Amino acid sequence: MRIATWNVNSLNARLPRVEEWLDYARPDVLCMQETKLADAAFPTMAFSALGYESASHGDGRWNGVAIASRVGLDDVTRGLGGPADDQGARLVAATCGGVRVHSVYVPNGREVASEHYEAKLAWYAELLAYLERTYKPTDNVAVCGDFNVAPEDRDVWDPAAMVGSTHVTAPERASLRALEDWGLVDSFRLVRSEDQLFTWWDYRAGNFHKHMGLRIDLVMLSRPLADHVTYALVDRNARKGKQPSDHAPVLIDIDV
DNA sequence: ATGGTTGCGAAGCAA
Repeated sequence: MRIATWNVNSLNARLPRVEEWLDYARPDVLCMQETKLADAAFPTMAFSALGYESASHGDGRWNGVAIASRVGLDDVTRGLGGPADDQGARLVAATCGGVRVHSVYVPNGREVASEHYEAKLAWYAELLAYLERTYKPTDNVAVCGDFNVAPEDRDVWDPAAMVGSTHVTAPERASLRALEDWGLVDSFRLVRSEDQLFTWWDYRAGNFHKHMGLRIDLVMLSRPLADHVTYALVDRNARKGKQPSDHAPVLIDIDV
């Protein structure tokens, strides 16, 4: 199975790029974030024309997540089922090719110690509780998306410049580690150990070309899936050219 | 350098 995740930063603005990317990367499953579309506006036909079923969870202007699959898409659920769902449409799940797939868009947090930062940590806590009550770590579970946390300093363009900023604080990294302690694996790192492999670059100031970015988009896999990862890639080409998202897609191959 | 850019929607907010 080839599974991918991509924060598209408006599916309406990005649909041509997404169609082009599906055409050549041919993932079995693509998780998208920041679709910024209500479910009624989701371009279902554009995906079906390429052979993909799709599921969307969005309420319009901000946030919004979706899954496209060409290996089946069943038993769609939306949200965490708790108070953190007040923070917007940030999770959609479906069963695709024998894997329980989740597309997640973790809150940004804005400023450390702000109410938004505290809400981000609460969202993580509810995600963990959701996993604990819904699955066993031995199930085929994939949680893919924009986690808005760089797991380690090697995932940051300049760790010294980022000290005290969101995305790298100890509580945020501990939230991610708690998911790992439950049983999810940052699959990219199973096959890519190099420093400075980023998935997001600020639009401003030419940060992409200056290699000033963060690795915050992850494919987290339960152990039964992680044990069969064969390949991983950040497709930087998708961050280039005309009207790119500020995120690049991450692609993982699993021999299942 | 408290800058810079993009998307949405039509001014300012979020990222």
